[in-house]
Amino acid sequence: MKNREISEIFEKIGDILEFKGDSSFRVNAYRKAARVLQDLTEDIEVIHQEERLRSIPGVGEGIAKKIAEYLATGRMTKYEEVRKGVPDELIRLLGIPGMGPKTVALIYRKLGIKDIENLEKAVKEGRLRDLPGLGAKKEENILRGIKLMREAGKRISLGVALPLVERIVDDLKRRAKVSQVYPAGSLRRMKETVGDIDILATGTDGGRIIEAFTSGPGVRDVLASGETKGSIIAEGGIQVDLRVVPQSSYGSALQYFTGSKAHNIHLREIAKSRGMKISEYGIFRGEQRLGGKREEDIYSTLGLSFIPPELREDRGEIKAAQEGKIPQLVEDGQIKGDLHVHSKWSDGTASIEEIALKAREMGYEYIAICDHSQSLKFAGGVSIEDMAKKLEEIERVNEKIEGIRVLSGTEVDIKTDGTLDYPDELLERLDLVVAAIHTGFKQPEELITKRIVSGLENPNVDIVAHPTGRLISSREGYSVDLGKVFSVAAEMGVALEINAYYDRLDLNDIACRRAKEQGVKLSIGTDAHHIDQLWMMRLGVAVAKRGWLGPEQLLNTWPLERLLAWLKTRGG
DNA sequence: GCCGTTTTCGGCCCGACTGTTTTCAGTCG
Repeated sequence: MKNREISEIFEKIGDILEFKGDSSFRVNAYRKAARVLQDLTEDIEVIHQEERLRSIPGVGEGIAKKIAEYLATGRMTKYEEVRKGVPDELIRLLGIPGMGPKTVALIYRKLGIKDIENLEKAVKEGRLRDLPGLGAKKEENILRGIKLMREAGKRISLGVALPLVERIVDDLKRRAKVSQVYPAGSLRRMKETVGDIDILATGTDGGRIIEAFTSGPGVRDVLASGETKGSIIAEGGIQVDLRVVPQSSYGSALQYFTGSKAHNIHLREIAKSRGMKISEYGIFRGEQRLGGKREEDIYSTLGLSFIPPELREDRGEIKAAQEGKIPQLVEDGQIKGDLHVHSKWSDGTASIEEIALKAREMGYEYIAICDHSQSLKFAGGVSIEDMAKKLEEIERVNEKIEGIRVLSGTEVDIKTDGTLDYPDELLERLDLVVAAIHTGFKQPEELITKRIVSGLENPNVDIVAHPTGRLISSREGYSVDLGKVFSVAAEMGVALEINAYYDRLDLNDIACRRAKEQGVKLSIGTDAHHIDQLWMMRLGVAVAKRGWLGPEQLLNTWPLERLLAWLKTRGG
């Protein structure tokens, strides 16, 4: 898939044109195309072959031609033209918070500065303050911006951000006079990573609330502090923004600050075309306020059905809401079990009994113990002899503990040659077989895909785990042809996993939606190695929702009997 | 550069904060 490559080129064209002072509308057009391409569930080459490029929103005659040129030749004339005479490092200066295209252009033109090192030097020598529109304060800000960019810049995983924001919200409730405090932004949309944290509060004295916020514990730096808005850098380098609005605007403010930006722009366009206006203070026709107390007001006034936060990415949800076709999404409470958990038998820390008790406490009907297979020595892979003992233990636990069914399973390794790490006779004895790749990540796409396909084709395999192998904090996934994997999975009736472990979240939202479109079943597993990681099911459910999945496509919303019946129709 | 239940041309989301400004431009989300 060349979707991402092309998306990145359009993004860069947008940056360069902005720097050059080109029309902001043209800049936005490129950026919109970049984003839409990034979000596409289909392969751009297929779309091109079928002459459907123009049907992509944001792709018109010009952009379509450029995509076609790139797919045919591997080059884009427009990109090569615009970047002439614009050093790459100059464009990188735009990444410094507080440095926009105007400032970058100014210092380049007047002082010849085109990289961070020289910019820092010039600031320290006080050479910027004499330029028109700049002063000593601005120099100070730029220096801070450089520092920020160097140390931060990284998005953090949702699983890390959630506990952090809960602490901040609790602190605000204790220390400030607020009526309501609620996280908004990408966190509320449950995006897999968040770049900053947005919090919304209601109260009468905005200034005091902001002051309490900016002077709270764990504040490393204050970026802005006004009557309704404050921005801080929290410990760990993540930016947290707080907005305070009156109670009467709570709904519209929550809608506005939840985003995404693209979703909101689209809504505002619709509002405008109907003579209305949306802001964080409500939805208006002229001076008349039509709504805003409740978030639903915004959508209903525009004639849309309510759109859950997880879908607000401008990936077709607005059109779906216009047509009343927003799907029923899976909910946390519908999850009846976890289908991927490790125990002491491999590299987990809990006993099967401890896991079973915790699962029952969480209200599950079943939980599958899926330890690593024999070859994975570094992960305590279970030998064939130990597997027999483990099965006996599971039986004992099932007899002893009421109200929860422990399923015997394995996370069997798909070896580099595509064969499985246990003989079929053993796999047949298990309730559930999860197969996955753990080695040979550097193999070429064709080989990796072939390995996964041979896993899918083994009649004993029920689920293929973490299909792309990516780690959010540290590793891109291996190269795999997901289209091929989806079609074989659909054909063989094998489920693919949404791995809910906070650093994996694999498959991701877009891939989930594509899998659903191709008729693939999915399954959420936490891959927990401790019982205090079982809560991450929530993260997996979030990915599923963002992938437009309902309970029907997810194995682990099924009651035990239905799941067992399905497993029975398969091998094993 | 895109797009059309106001338009094939003339629009293109809206508001807050900051710093350098005597009324606003730049930046951000």
